[in-house]
Amino acid sequence: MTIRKRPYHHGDLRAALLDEATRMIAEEGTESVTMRAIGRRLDVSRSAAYRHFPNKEALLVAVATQGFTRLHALLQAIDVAGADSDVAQLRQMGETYLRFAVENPARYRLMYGNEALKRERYPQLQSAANGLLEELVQIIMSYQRAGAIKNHDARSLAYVAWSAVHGLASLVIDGQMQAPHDLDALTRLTTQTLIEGMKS
Amino acid sequence: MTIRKRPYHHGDLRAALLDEATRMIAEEGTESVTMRAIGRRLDVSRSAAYRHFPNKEALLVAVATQGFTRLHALLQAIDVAGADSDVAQLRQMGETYLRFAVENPARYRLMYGNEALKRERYPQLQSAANGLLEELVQIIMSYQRAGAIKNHDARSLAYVAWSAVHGLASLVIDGQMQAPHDLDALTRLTTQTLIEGMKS
DNA sequence: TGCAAAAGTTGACGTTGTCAACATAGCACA
DNA sequence: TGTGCTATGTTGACAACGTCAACTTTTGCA
Repeated sequence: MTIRKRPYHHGDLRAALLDEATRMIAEEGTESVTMRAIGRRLDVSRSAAYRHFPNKEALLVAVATQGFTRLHALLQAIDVAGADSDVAQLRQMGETYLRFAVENPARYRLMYGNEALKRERYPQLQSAANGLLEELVQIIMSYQRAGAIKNHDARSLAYVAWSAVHGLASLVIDGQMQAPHDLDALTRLTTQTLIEGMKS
Repeated sequence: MTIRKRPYHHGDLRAALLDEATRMIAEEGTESVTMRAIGRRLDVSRSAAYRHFPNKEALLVAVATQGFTRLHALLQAIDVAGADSDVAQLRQMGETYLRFAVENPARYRLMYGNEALKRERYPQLQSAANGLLEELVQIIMSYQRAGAIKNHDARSLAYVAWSAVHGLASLVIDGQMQAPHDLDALTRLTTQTLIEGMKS
């Protein structure tokens, strides 16, 4: 007749771990994520997580991978909805991308910024990130067909565009901007500069 | 009559710590840097470093700061030497920047990519990074005077340019490029796109 | 019904960052 | 020349961490 607050088995610990890790990263930064702390917060033992992830790095990589997937979904939503004007879509993608980074700085930093080798060791992460790139390549190509962008290798142009937006995101969340510079204006300037530069 | 391999006092441990940390970062990545390991390599006790840096973070920040200073110096050297053609200088800056990042990936990642707050807590790091930006702002302004770049707020344009180059550097050292894409070509494409986009 | 596999717990180990207490060296000043 | 202050380096200790091995509890299926 003992009342169990919590059953021995959690139900879906794997998902809970991902959620909690994501929350901790958002609230206290990636450094605060500890296998033991995460266990405490989920009222689970310190090594329970090892039944679902081989080690801490794998858990963090999973959070990063999920981040790429979410960001990709956000960008795809635009693709469908806002086929409005010629350049509006690219501009909107830039804004969405930036907003994601600013709203999830620590997670964004986790998505990039980690040891280069990691990509090779975690194919899921690699492919989630690549999904983003392919999306962009497709859009560049459609602009090229429409004659809005010069006929250069689409993948290279995609890298250039991605670089610009990613770089801006990094500088912003790194606090590299002096005053609280108007982010929206800067985003517009960046996308506009890109579009202009890719025309000729 | 005991022969002392090493005097009790090191002489310039602070500089040696910086050097050794930089070396370890280059050779084995930032994660390999350990107060204890660094002590071992310098044949010094594990907590000797605490006489020169309040903690490990401060030591790493010092390495990052030195990185900004070095990169800044590299860019300034161009400023003086290659006042050759109109756009050649900007192009060359981009190439130099990229080369630095590719040759010092772990250190470059350390320079950016860390907790946003850090900048606020380490004014030296902040100002070293700002030095880089100011350099770029000056160059943009000189191009504006020469009529090669549109008359928009120079600081904003500098952010855009910096973003693009920094973003490219990040993607490259993160292994985000698929095949061993021709980095030089991509660098040229990036700088050219920027210059074109900033004209009108 | 029984039993193997999945999921969770506990104990233990080595490593880490860091502090306090101590040891030594160098330097300024009598 | 000696004397003591301060900078510098060492050692012992501690708590937190990641992770493994051995154990326990459930669950699901033959």
